[in-house]
Amino acid sequence: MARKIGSHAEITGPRVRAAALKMFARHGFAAVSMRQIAAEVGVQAGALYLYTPDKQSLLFDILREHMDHLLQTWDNEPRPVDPCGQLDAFARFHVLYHLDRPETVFIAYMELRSLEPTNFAVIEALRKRYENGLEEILDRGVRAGVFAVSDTKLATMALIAMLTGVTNWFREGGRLGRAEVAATYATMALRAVGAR
Amino acid sequence: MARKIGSHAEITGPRVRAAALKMFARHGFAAVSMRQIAAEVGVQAGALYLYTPDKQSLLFDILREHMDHLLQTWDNEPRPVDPCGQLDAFARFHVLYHLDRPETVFIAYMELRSLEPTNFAVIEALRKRYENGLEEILDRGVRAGVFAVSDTKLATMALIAMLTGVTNWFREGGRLGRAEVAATYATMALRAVGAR
DNA sequence: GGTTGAACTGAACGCACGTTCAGATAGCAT
DNA sequence: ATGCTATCTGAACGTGCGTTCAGTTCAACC
Repeated sequence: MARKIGSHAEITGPRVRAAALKMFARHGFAAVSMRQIAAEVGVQAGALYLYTPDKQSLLFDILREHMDHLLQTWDNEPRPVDPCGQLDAFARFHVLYHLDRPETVFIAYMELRSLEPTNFAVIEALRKRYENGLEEILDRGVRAGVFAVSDTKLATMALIAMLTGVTNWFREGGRLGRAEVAATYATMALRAVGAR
Repeated sequence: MARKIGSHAEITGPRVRAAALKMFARHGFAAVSMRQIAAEVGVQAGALYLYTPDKQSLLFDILREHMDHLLQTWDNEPRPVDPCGQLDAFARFHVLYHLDRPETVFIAYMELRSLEPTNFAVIEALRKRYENGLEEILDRGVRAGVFAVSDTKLATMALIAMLTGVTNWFREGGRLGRAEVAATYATMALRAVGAR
């Protein structure tokens, strides 16, 4: 046996990445084997190496594409002029974006330590860029006198952690809706920095 | 060769647990081998099994003892009467307690999925008990009219995530001190729930 | 000072890992 | 119909895994 009917690189390639994403999120990078990923795709382990040079690249590519897309999407988001509007927009964007791809987000926050140092540095830099976006909003708000924050770096980390945490508990079809949740988080974020 | 001079179970046992804690936190449960833990202790892999029935128990015992101690310490904490004081106390306690044992906390939030279902249920129940403590504070505050929170379950998860996130960035000897950080987080928590 | 038993070694068990590769197959171009 | 090549299989490589255990060593006790 070899090539299956209707199988093509354009189909199998994305399926490999999707399977890796799903299983890394569920069990963790180190706990998932190439054979398990291959089984999820419906292929033998050796075939994976037509689509990735190695297991590490599978993780790195997921994270890099995630961070690139996150940054690009946020950059394209309409930005209000006032700091309160900006923080509100950031909070809603962050929550909704993360609710849309819980698996990717989960990996991005859990498997950074599974990256080799070089790869880690790349992802860490992208994450820092994203966090800086929030920090600048807080800085402007403090300068404008509408936010009361003693340390914007601390506040940035606190807000990011709070907002990202939504993926830990939110379940589609539960008691609360997405928009409702995003709005509530935005309110808490604005209050947390003493917005007025 | 066999027994080393001055080596005893009372010494090696704790050292095994400490090494497991350290390495699980640094590399993740699945990525750490029994041989690596043994090397950290300065012993052969087989000797570990005098102190733990298996690798899974090593993780479970760390998490169970952590949760037990967390709950017990919080229960013994002096509790103010008013909701604002209670939330302030909870936030400070949570931050400082977590800053004291970053490795344990890291494992507790990262390696839950490495637990077998039975063990997971035990730890999850303990965590739920801890979160309920915060939720009750919020409930009382809402009933007393001093907190403005639309959903106390959501707010509980948001606050826990925000406070726990301190371990992601705080470094001893850095720009900010422990007490300062705890106080700032407490302020943000109180503001986030609209305390007045 | 001989005996005992706790503490530990070192080798081995079967298994799974990431990765490679020669060979087989199937769809496409001719 | 035939040949070509992208796609995939299946077996193999060396390595390391969690765990077991017979045997060794040393401290403590009589």
